[in-house]
Amino acid sequence: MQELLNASFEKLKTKNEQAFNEFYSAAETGSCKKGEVLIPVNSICRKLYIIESGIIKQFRYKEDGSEHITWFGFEDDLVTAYTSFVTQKPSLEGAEVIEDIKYTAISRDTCYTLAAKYHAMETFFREMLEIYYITADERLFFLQALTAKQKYSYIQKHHPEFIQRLPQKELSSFLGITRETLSRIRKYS
Amino acid sequence: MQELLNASFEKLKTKNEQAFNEFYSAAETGSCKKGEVLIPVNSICRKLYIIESGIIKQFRYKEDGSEHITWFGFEDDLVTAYTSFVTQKPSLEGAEVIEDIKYTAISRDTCYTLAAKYHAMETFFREMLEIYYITADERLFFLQALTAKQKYSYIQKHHPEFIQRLPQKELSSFLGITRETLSRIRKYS
DNA sequence: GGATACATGTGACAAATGTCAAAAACGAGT
DNA sequence: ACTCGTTTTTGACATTTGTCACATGTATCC
Repeated sequence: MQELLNASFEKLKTKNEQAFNEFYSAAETGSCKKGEVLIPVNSICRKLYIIESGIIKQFRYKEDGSEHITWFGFEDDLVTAYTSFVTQKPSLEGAEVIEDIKYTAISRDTCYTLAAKYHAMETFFREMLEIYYITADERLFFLQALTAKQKYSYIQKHHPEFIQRLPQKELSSFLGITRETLSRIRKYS
Repeated sequence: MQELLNASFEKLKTKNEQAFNEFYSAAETGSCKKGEVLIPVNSICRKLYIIESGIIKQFRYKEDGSEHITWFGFEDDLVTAYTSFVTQKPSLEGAEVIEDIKYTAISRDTCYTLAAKYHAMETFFREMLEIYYITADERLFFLQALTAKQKYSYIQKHHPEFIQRLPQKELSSFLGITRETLSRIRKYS
């Protein structure tokens, strides 16, 4: 995700430095330790996070109370509970730290205010959403069209960092399979 | 999807009627019969379609050559192979008519030109994408978190028109299950 | 550096869903 | 209203993946 997004950031800076500066001066930084909750489930999400270092997981609860992971955020990734961020309804999705993170955060208000004020900023957000959408679309394909083994191969090929840096417990939840199944797939590949 | 999108259209018209008019005067209309291909797989998608009447399916091919449906387009829905529309790479996704359609189409060039020219139009596209994203997000939840039966119940509740208006063959592909399984689920519910 | 908690691996078995083949039902076109 | 082609239903069986229980391995914190 990063490269495309960085390109959009660069473009914003070039097209309207004023907007870019306002965006960054409105940002605050922070950090969270492993296991801490960045975005609670059922809360209204009012921030957009840029992960500077570390890893977070985004997840939901199934009907039976178990969790399933929807995406991971690594360095330079943008993270928010987008649906809640947009609708301002309580989020079904939460975010929790897997590996200590440092982040930069910008409030939703600032985002929307700047988007209304600067055309270039609106363009930036549209491009950001395009990237978000493409990511979700890729994931849809991956979940719907592949078997457990194929999913693992797909991740090996397209997101090797997931395999290198994530605990199997989290990875299996993301793949939509059990830990045992993942363990068995790994044994033979 | 329609209601939210119509609200965005209204807003556009109010905020900048000139932009709204340019958008509509650049649009062309057309129609397609059942079985015809609106967006071929592997083509570069350069149009945004608004379905005026009828139904289309959007689909991909799995590795084994079978198809899986990613979404349906009904009256007032916007349809495009978004990933290809954005990246201008050949589309993995295609669109085919399930029930004769009438559509309005706008070229990608016009969309991006108007978005660059009018801030209000850029806002409209951002909002459109937000809706697209939320739809994809809902689908992700639905595919990852639910069993075959739960998926069917979910659709009964949230998209009853899918059950009323779509052949089971297409619906099962959308649900990510076989026709046989769908037929059995229906038998007991 | 040992105790304790947490993560991963393995086996036996169960459940859900898929596959294949055939029959029944439905529908469009004449 | 009949025919041909498509869609849906049904049954028997295969496969994939999940569940549960427990063993093994690894990390963390005093």
